[in-house]
Amino acid sequence: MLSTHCTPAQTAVLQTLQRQHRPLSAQSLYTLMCQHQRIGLATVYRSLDALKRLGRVQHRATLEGEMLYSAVEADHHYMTCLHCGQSFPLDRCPLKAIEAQLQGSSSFTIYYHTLEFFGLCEPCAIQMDGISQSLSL
Amino acid sequence: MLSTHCTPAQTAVLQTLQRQHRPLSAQSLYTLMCQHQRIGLATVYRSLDALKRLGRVQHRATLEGEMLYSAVEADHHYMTCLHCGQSFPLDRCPLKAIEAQLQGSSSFTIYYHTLEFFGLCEPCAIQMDGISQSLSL
DNA sequence: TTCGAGAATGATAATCATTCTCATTTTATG
DNA sequence: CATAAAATGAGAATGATTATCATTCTCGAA
Ligand SMILES: [Mn+2]
Ligand SMILES: [Mn+2]
Ligand SMILES: [Zn+2]
Ligand SMILES: [Zn+2]
Repeated sequence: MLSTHCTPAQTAVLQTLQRQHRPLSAQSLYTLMCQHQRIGLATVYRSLDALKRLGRVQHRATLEGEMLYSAVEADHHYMTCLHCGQSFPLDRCPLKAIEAQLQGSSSFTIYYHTLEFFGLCEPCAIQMDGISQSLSL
Repeated sequence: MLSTHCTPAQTAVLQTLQRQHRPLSAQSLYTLMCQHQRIGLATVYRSLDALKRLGRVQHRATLEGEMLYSAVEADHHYMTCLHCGQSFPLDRCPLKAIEAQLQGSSSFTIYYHTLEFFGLCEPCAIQMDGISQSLSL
């Protein structure tokens, strides 16, 4: 437990995550990995937790409260629509400079960050506009 | 449902949230509100959901996967330690400029954002340092 | 090489935040 | 007042996550 190297399961989970282009839930990760190797659901959760505390894996929560995991190398962020739930990726991470600055001015060691914008996508904004107009006729 | 004004329950939930200095979970909010008024747990969840979609309430997830809610006026962010779980508040929101810029360059309407840094607080960093040293003796 | 302690694992049960159901109450409106 | 729609609360159902526990693996000491 105090060892500094990864267990076989942790390595497998990390490698699987690194192959993905999108964040995955623990459940999907489990389903995916089961197709290629023998692994238990609990081990997937345990590995994700360990990797998270090692700073190798980052997480974000969906609107439904499910956790999505991704390798820290994939520093991606999204704008998520509160109406339809769709997530739209940002071009690039806008926090590089800010994180560096924070590192300098505080004794906290930053491994990674989560950043997400919430609001309305264009179609949903138009749709809701139409609804409120039809109400005020 | 399509009405643009808040229901009594939504108003009560929002006012209670606005009085808090820290984000609250739906459960704590329910416990707190029960002391002063009659309200159901489901209504608390429904109100939070509605307020979220109205852009009046924002949310973030704890490491344990519980959602915390706060009024959008309270634009606060934290650095959370992956070892002890403690959250340390940031002095100010470093995203004002970035959010304005994003609003301009995209058709997405932003209501609010979540931002959180994860890593090790100083005590935990020292503690883990001590452990890894004692291991390599 | 063999042994034993501790770590890792997988199957399964338990937990618990959140959502769903539905009967009842409140609100809006003529 | 009468009626329909919306809101509400109590409790059941859901489902992601965590806890248990018996088994298997790791690895240093003898
Ligand atoms: Mn980033
Ligand atoms: Mn902010
Ligand atoms: Zn949308
Ligand atoms: Zn800490």
